[in-house]
Amino acid sequence: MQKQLNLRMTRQRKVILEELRKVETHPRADEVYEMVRKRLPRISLGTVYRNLEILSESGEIQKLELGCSSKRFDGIAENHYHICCIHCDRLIDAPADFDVAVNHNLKNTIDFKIIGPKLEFIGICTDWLN
Amino acid sequence: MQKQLNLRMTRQRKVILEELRKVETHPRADEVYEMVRKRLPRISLGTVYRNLEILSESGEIQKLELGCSSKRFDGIAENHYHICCIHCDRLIDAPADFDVAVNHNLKNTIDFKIIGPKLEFIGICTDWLN
DNA sequence: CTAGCTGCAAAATCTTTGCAAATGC
DNA sequence: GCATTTGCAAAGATTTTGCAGCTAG
Repeated sequence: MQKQLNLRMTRQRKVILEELRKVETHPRADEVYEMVRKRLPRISLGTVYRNLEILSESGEIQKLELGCSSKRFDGIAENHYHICCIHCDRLIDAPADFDVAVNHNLKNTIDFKIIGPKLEFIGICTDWLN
Repeated sequence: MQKQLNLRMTRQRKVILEELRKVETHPRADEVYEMVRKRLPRISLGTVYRNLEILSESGEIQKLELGCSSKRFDGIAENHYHICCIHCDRLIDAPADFDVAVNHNLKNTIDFKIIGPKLEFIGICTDWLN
């Protein structure tokens, strides 16, 4: 994982960013590759991986490492909650009014400096409810 | 992923379960393999993978699919919180008094039946604080 | 006895990396 | 101009699977 000093906005990086921000599906790296390939047929999967890594390190996008499924990417860098369907593995953004209060009673019984909770909601989407 | 009708307690399965319950480190599949191999040198990694899958499906153990690191396994099947160090990737059980209140205001604005929150704490362990 | 399980090895997936050529700034 | 980035291809890492023989119940 190389340290990025000067981010150069290459065509590939720009298209990856644009395509990712177009969708709300939180695609995996290989899905981003397929999306981008329609506009840049000669792009390589390696380039997609490298750029997704670099873009999330630089805070442009979010790398979602939730348990529900394999690694996914979100064009929205701001922190927000996600809901994952246990059946179809679809991951959606929780609406803004979906509020959560987490109160963890921090006792000093453990050798950890707690930074914060990492929260994801598990659910079943309507496709599977009927 | 085959459906398990009659679980047979083989030597391999028994040792995997015993070794997993001996430790609190939440080992990955390959680490379980190394642990078990000391007692059953001829066991194969495939068997370890298959058994960890089967044991977690049958509720004997817990498969931890937390974002912090790759897939890990917990000999304690009961639900409890975990804390993950962002630096060393160590995963520890949260103490019992580590209480959490999650109140999600369930509005019917989304097409999901919410089963529950999935929560993990992110922190820095003391090894990295000094 | 026999369905379920094992070891082995090969395959499948997913991600990273080395390198020479290309390119953004 | 030149450091960064790219495409390609190969390697690495992780997990799954087919199969013939073995074994718990």
